[in-house]
Amino acid sequence: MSKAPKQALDLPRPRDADRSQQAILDAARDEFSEHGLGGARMDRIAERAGVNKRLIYYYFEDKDRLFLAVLEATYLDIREAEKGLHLTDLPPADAVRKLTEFTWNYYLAHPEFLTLLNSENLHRARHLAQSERVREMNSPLIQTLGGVLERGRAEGTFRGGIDPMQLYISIAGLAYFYLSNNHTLSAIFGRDLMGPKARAERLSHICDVILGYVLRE
Amino acid sequence: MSKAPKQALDLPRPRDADRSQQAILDAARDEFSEHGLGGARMDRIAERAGVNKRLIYYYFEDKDRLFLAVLEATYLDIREAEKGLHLTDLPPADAVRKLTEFTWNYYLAHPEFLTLLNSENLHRARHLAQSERVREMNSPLIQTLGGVLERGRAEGTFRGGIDPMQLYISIAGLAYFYLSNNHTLSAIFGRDLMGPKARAERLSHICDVILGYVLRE
Amino acid sequence: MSKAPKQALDLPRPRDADRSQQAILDAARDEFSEHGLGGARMDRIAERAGVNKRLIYYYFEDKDRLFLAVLEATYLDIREAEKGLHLTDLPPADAVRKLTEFTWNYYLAHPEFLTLLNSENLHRARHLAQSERVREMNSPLIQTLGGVLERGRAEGTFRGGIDPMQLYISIAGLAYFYLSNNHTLSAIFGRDLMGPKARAERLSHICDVILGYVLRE
Amino acid sequence: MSKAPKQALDLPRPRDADRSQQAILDAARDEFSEHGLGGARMDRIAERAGVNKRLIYYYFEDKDRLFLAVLEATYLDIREAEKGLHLTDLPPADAVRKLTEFTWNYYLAHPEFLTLLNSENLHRARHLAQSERVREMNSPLIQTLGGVLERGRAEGTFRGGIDPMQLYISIAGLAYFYLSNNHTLSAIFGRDLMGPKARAERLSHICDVILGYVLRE
DNA sequence: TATGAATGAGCTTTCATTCAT
DNA sequence: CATGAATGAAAGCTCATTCAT
Repeated sequence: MSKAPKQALDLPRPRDADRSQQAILDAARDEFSEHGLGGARMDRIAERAGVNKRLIYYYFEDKDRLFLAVLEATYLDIREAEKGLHLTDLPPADAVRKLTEFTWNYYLAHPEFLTLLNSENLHRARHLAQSERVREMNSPLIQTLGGVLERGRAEGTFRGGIDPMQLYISIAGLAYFYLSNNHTLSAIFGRDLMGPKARAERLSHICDVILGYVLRE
Repeated sequence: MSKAPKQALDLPRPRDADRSQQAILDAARDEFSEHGLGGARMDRIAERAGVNKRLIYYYFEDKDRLFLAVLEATYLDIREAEKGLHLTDLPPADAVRKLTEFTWNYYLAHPEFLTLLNSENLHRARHLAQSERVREMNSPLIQTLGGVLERGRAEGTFRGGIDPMQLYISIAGLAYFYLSNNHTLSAIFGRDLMGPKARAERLSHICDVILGYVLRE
Repeated sequence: MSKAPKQALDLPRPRDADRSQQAILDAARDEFSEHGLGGARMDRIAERAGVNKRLIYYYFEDKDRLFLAVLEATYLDIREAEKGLHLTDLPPADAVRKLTEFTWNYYLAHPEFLTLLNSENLHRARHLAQSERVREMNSPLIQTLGGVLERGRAEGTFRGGIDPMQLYISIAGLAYFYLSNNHTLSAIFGRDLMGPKARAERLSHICDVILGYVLRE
Repeated sequence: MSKAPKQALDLPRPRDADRSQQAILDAARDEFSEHGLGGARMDRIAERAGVNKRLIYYYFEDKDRLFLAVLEATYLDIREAEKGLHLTDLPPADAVRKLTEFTWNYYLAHPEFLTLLNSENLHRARHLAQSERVREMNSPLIQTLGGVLERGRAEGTFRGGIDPMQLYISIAGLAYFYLSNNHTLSAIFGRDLMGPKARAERLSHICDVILGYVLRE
């Protein structure tokens, strides 16, 4: 996620190869998220990364494979972040709220995640379809969330029959649409949606919607 | 649309100018929604429309203005469709359900609306920002929905304090994310999300979420 | 050469044909002189003239023939102006000075004449070569000037053996180069050459050069 | 010119980068001088230079910057040639005659210099105005010529009060107009102006005019 | 006499990619 | 591991010109 190369402190100098590769990935992520796949420029990526353009092809073969590499890295990042949630340690309602807040905050902090996904969907996920690591992107959260819902149902606070995937998609969708489409929404409603107050209101609304749905009665 | 005055009604087909302009708009809508703004090709649009490429520039100046014209037409379409809802004639809960189902079905039937919006958001709504007709795109639905919520609150079935814009965005988001991101979601979950059964389940889930939120108790 | 159509007072309305043709010629002269032959745009000419583009082709066939028509009209204008000089009525030195001042002032007042000539020369006079009216452009001034020089020589004030064409070209060149190249000269010398004082100095210098040459001793 | 450092002298040919850049410049100079800025074709320049069209953009960005590069190179050439004149070593009258003959001969040998200047003036020197090297194009000849005039005045052979810039412009103008406009002049006068005899007569005439002006009495 | 619609050819420029070292 | 030089294909756009009425 950082733009600086990772470098363990005990190693005197990192291998340049790693540094270059990471720099390219970081630059590509920025470029793709700002301009989309079609609008991204290999020249700009090279410039942003501070490496020779030829090197990109040396490491990543072509533009599409580079895009896939960026996508994979981006998914790994969010999966990594999700690991810190420890939903199983929390009471069901708290777990759902925490997941909702996490999702909102993560999307807010990583707008590139949204635009990259939009781009990939515009292309009908054809890059992801060729990924050998797609499986790793399948969030283990769905299963964890399933456990939470079951716990809530067992203790009588949650309604039954909730599909965890549907709920996960709803949590994501309530945050995603607002943030991803904020430019058109702002233009059309003539209302600022990204100020601190507006953002707090949206998060509050989302929690109300989600908890209003899962909680019994 | 046409620069020429409308023809007399007894002539069976519209003037060629109108025909050409409409053919270009239709072709451009398809092309933009399939490839995004950057990936769309003016050559292909001309071919799809069956007109000379030069004619596109004759009527629409350049690619960006053509994209804006497509966006505007697309918004007008959905606004037109919304007019048939007559939410004010329905009991509050029915009205909310009808709007939810309409939104889902409209997005399902008009996937190009989703991709066009994604493209425009990737470009930070810079086309819409220059539109002289943005105002017309502001859905009157927000006000209507406000009235419905107020009626529901007055008769005691709805909870109070609901911001109609937030609710509208939530209804849209719950449908939008599922449909717009179905390719990546399918790839990652390894599960078909667009079959008749899956679609029915999603709509049902969305209605539950939305109604679970607005209904008191 | 006015931009308004000529119109005899006793005629109730001019024929539109004349108006349109003249408007096109005027517009074309402006456009060609501003952008050169290659840089001129038929669209802009039509717009400037306030006529339909097709009409230009109706009257002038194509761009090259239009350019030739402009050239011919421009030459006719200067020949017309020269007619008012009456050099034969003046003492030789006064006649030469008057011609010199006229040339300078005419170029100053008609910068389009200079740029049109530059354009035609860039194209090796290929338009003029096809003109049926070239003969009319041959200034009768050369012969008149020959007479003046002969008179001056006979009365002993002028040196002998002066070729009137060479002298005419010199008078023109001294004014032409300064005015036609004033942009590059100003840029390079970093000095304003077109202010009232600079212009007066140049004219004075030119007269000194020319009279210093023709006058004996 | 080259972006790469100069090679060691023992290598027979310059690096390809230099060769390509020079080939492009040479080809562009020919093309621009034959067709003007607007009429020049990037395709033809590439073909003439024997390089891929894309390479022109690689080194020169766009057509306008290429034109400026050609202009700058052209000015540097004439300044370089002027350096061989050594006017300060000559008696004043000889110095003025030598400068006059040099100017005539240089314009005669480098017709592209004339057409390039005409093009740049048609565009109101907008390229030169952006040049960072304009200063280098300011001929040091003006100062040298000022010294010559002063020497001539001091020794009593030259008249006083001559502005060296005016004189320089006059020397240039007398040659420039005849050569630059020879096509239209020939067409109109129906007389060949570029044969050996005609050229000799013109040079002789110019020297008479200039010396007749500077010499006292 | 006049015009809106339409076009084929060709323009400058861009782009992902490869060559050669 | 790294890079400056080079390219074929195609993009968006322009232009003089013609069609059809």
